Amino acid sequence: MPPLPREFYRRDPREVAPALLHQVLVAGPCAGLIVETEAYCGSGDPASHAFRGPTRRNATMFGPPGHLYVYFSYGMHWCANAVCGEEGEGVAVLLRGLRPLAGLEQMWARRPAARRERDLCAGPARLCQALGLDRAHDGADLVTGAGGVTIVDEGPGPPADVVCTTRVGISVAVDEPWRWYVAGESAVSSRRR
DNA sequence: ACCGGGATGTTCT
DNA sequence: GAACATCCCGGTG
Repeated sequence: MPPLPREFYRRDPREVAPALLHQVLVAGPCAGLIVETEAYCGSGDPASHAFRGPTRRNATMFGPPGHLYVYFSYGMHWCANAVCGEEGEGVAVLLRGLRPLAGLEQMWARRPAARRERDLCAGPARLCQALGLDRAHDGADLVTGAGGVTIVDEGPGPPADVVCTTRVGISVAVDEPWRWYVAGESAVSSRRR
């Protein structure tokens, strides 16, 4: 089970985000098929945490590509990104939705509020809850597996039908079409009509 | 199904 | 002191 190589991440997040669809995120016994992503484009993107430059919180974003940037949001949630581009750019892809593949029992135990299987990892904070990702995983190396999280090229191949649309939950740069998801997937966080 | 509000704490103005 | 890359629950139709 080969992890995606460093070079996979070393490019524009708007290329990486759709390319991550149907790759497999692995954390311990848990794994999920990536079905929804968003690109955050650093200093050129007012919606990005990196827009105003490096801080203690976003330090991982400005590090080398292929690492996991995990941040704390709304006082109670964790969200995870794959750092992209070149070191110092501050660009990343937010992981927004997974189709649960393995470790389902763990996921159910960590997400008692979920009602159906498709709710386990549908949403950026939900998937972190289900896989047990938090501050301890910030900076984890997705390529070497150091830190306990990887993304492996073990999915069913590129999705047949990918939708590109605007991002969710932001108040600036709302018109940029930098969100991608697999058409027909139920684990997409914000189903829109 | 759809909407509104509360929880909760870090970060930056 | 406000904003925030969210989620959950309880209301209503």
